Amino acid sequence: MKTHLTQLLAIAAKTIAPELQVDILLERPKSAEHGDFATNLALVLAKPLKLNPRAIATQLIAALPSSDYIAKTEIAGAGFINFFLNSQSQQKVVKDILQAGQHYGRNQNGQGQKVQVEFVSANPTGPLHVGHGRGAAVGDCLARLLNANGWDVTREFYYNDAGAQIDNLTISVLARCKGISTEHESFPENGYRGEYINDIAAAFLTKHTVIADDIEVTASGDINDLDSIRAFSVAYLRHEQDLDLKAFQIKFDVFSLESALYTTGKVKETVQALINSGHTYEANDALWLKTTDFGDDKDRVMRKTDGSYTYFVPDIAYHTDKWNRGFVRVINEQGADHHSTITRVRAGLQALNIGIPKGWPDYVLHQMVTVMRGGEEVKLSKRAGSYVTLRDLIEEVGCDATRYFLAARRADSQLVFDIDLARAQTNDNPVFYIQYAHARICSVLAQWNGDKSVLLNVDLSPLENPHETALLQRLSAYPETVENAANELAPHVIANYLKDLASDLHSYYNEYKFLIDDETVKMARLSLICATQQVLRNGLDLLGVTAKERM
RNA sequence: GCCCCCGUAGCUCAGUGGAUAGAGCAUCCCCCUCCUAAGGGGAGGGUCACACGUUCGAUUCGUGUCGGGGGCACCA
Repeated sequence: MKTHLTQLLAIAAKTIAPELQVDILLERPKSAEHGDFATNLALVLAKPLKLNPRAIATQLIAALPSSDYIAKTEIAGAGFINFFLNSQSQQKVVKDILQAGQHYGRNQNGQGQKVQVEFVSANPTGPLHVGHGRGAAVGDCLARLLNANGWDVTREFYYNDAGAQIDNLTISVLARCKGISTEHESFPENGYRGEYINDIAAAFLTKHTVIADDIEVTASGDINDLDSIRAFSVAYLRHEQDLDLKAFQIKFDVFSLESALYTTGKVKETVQALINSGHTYEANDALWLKTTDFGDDKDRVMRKTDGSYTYFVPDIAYHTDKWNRGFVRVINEQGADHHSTITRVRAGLQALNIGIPKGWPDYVLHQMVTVMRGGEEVKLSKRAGSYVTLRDLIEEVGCDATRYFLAARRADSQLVFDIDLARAQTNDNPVFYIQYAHARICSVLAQWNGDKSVLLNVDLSPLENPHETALLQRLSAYPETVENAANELAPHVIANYLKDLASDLHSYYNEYKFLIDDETVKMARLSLICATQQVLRNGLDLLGVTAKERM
């Protein structure tokens, strides 16, 4: 419909101003009295044509080819042209939705190309916390959104199983194996002090076997065997994270280990390739990358004087590997504290000069999450000792509410997670509000108890009251909402849309009855709410929130 | 000092180069003989942080100032 109108306007614009090249912008007006679509075309043309906008609008309308879909056009305000669709074309969306079912709103924009979404990527040093939860919710929704836009999506989790943090974990577990209390002075100064360290130590001493999604390790039980403690601790915590993620309904396709980049020689290869590129130099006994060649404000050390590499070198190797695996697009969903790596990784990839586009990969960085309960900030968790875990949240407020709240805000603004609100089983809570709309429809359809397939072929002409018109408009905006959310890499757009759709439905529900004697009107209304049910389901699915049949 | 994000109603947050800036909560009023009141309708509440600039038009774009948060190592 939108493309149809755009074409009509293009023809009209050409008639009036054959010389000019203009972008035609059609938008859905906020207020229903401004029609189904509106364009500012006349205002844009006003300057080059040196005419007043309303006069141009009049000419445009005169030059507009006739269309079966338009009921009327009008000029409003400074010179907007508002289009009002006839009711038949407004109602058509119901049939489109019922026909397409779960495919309604999906498109093929990605053309089946490979995209990787890397998210969570938490190092196995403790349970996932609420910040990881935000990354998990946003990352998984991004993956779902891209999939709905026709991309071939891989979900990837990258972690460091070797460096200093893991050494610290290992000696913390060792200390607990020896029965050293976390308060005791001989406990490692910067060691991990959460209760889970005890659990790992106990499991290690009893020679437990842990099976994580990507690894399996049996403990030796020997406290002199640091390698075994290390491997076991990593596997143990990876498994804990698997459980956290499972409770959050998230599944990864690929786990990548930083250590593998060294053992397979990819780090070495990358360093050599960078040296060959001519963008490196030696100074002060270190090897430097000239990231300033690619927009950084100063050059960065790659190889330290002690011979080891700085963290962004394996990062570049890792991203080279991603590129070589055929991902034309990569989206890294990370906490905002990773922001400083972006320039370096991109600079390194450019220096390699292997055809990687300039802005590759994409980054979606999320800001901090503050958890509130009873009007106060929550900082402590029994499980982890120092931060609120994802599992605590899921257990307290449920998976649906947690996912919704963490994905329903723009990633780049700080988020306050109000536990009391998320737990509230009332209209204060947007998750329940949306799910309730779906459940209400289910309930009506159940009481009707008819064959849903007949709804595909009913006469929709009775759908003419303002509530119905509003709902029809909202439903027809769903596909472009899905497209938009994917283009902006912004899952919260879907959350907002669903809230609006649920609101339209609730208003309608209160104003009119569906199961009425007038058979024609009844069937038309059932058709409409059935279509609404479908779109609520499709949208909730993008968020990974369940569409409940009953509440 | 430099870089990034944010600043919109009392609170939590949407939104947009255009038409009267929205939602929920909170406050006040109204609506179940009726498909789930976990709902609906209404009222009040705003200098869109501030200044300047670009524009026919700026809350939206640019620059600067102020405020909040985060990041700025041969840590990861």
